[in-house]
Amino acid sequence: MDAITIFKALSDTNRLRIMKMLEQRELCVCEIRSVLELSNSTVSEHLAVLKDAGLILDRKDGKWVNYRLNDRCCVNFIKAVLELLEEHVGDEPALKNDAAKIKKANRYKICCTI
Amino acid sequence: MDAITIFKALSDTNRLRIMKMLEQRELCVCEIRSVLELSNSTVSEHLAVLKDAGLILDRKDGKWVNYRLNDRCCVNFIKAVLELLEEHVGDEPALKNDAAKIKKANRYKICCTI
DNA sequence: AGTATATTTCGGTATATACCGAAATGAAAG
DNA sequence: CTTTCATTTCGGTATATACCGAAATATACT
Repeated sequence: MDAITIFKALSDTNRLRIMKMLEQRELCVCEIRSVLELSNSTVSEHLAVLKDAGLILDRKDGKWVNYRLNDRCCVNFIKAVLELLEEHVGDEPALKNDAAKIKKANRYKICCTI
Repeated sequence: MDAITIFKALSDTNRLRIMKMLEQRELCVCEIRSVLELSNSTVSEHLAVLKDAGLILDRKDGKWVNYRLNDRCCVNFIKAVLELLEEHVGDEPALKNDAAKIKKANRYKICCTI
């Protein structure tokens, strides 16, 4: 059941944080790592789960891989999900902090520091 | 994060099947067990997960406990979820079969046969 | 009170997955 | 061609959870 894959993908705090960050703009693995404070491999694995579920897309750009929300797939559903999260942003400081951090994130400073 | 609880609750095949069945009507544990072919304790645990997430409600009726969808909570979100599932009913024979079985289910015949 | 039935809770097991560091891969630059 | 750096894949571990049967709980009936 495809829906299962989607819900499983969304049923992890770090992956939801990634979805919210990607709402702002396209991001590379390192930028996300710098916010979540997880290892690169773990972030990469989370991104693979979201991608398998069809929730995000990737695009190569030199040595970087940029990830972005997949706006075409299940549009209404994804919107509903993001709205639901929006309702909880107030309750969940992590989501607010992530948004602030990612605004300032500069991949040229962040990367090379694994 | 509350949304996590909701997604976790929905990220299991049997719990999604329960949600679709409850779309038809209120059901007791035994009726659901008869369709899913799991033990009563497992079904009860699944229902507890859905209830904790605020997705369903329960109501005592004599020795039975009737479960139903919680229409009030996160209305748009739940609608989006059920629509998403509806799109997959065609692909997923289990959901069709469940719907047929639950239409015929009679708790007076089903129960007492644990 | 005692029996029957529906449900929940508990203890135990087996599988899934989140995480890490190390190794492998792929692209760009020297 | 070699080095550098971002990312992915792999092996291993620790925690979460889906499942069951048995015991406990709750309600109805005799």
